[in-house]
Amino acid sequence: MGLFSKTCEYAIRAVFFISQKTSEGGRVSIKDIAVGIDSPEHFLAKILQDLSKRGLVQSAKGPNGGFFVNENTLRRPVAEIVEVVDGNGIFVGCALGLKECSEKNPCPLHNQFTTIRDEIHSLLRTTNIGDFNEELILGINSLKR
Amino acid sequence: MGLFSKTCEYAIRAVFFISQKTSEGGRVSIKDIAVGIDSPEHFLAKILQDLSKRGLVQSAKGPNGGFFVNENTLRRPVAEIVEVVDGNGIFVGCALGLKECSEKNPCPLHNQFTTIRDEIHSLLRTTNIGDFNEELILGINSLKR
DNA sequence: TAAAATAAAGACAAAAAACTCTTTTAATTG
DNA sequence: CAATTAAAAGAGTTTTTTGTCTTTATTTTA
Ligand code: FES
Ligand code: FES
Repeated sequence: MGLFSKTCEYAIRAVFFISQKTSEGGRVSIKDIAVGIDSPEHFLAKILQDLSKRGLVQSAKGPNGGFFVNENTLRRPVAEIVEVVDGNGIFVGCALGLKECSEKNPCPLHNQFTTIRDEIHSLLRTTNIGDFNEELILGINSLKR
Repeated sequence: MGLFSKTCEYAIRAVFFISQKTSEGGRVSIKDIAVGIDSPEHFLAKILQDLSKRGLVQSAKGPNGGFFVNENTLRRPVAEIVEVVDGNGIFVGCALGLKECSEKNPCPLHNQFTTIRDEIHSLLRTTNIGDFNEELILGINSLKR
């Protein structure tokens, strides 16, 4: 198991990819995204439909259509993608699967785990979608393989 | 999604429970464990069979049989349960699902994520199975609800 | 306005995870 | 040794996740 579902992994990688391509000045088709992030094309299409409905990415049909992001999206935290796709379970859930994580009824790992969980939350809230455009363009960071 | 699979959550809670009961001086049946950690009984039975094969828990059939742990298990890190059940993916895997996490081909979240991932690893390696027996007996920590 | 390009939508299919039920094996005890 | 207890084993089932395939709707452009 990863930290995120496969769907969420694809979603984050796709949004990063679209963000990069937008910053380079263009729209990008589902096919190109799928190749660019090494994901199943039609599965990715579904994911992007959701993200599009939520306004996290923009899309246009027809020739020269494709996906892109607006300025607003670039300044949104990565946590928003996670919340849309996986919900907020990883930010508030109990490490050992108790119905709810609370100080009143803490599992054995509660104290140490909540510290780490909050770091994850903090990382994803302070990191914005557009933050990696340069590194991606320069090839310092990768979205496939 | 949680950090661990449901199977792994049950496994950890069950081992903690057995550890507590052993330290209180007794064996405990699958049924009692299932009630004690609020898990499906037969599903838990499968999990305990695995843990038993791996030597993480001990078992005895027949009247007054049940599960218990030995001294060695009490000093084993919680990470061992996780490795047996979920593998080492959460300790070495890429946050965004790249085939492998590496410095050579890092995903955008690599630097910040590996820090957190290492903290999780460290937490689970330095925390031993028997560490919570007292808190569990005193009712400070909980394994159900 | 016809053809081409592209996202949206919907219906399936496969695989994995989570869970249930039944039978068998082993140990104990009266 | 018969009855009882309890884990081990095995054969399903259900649900969720992941992935595929086909059709439809929209937009552009020649
Ligand atoms: S109760 Fe388990 S992490 Fe808080
Ligand atoms: S490459 Fe993604 S976390 Fe290291």
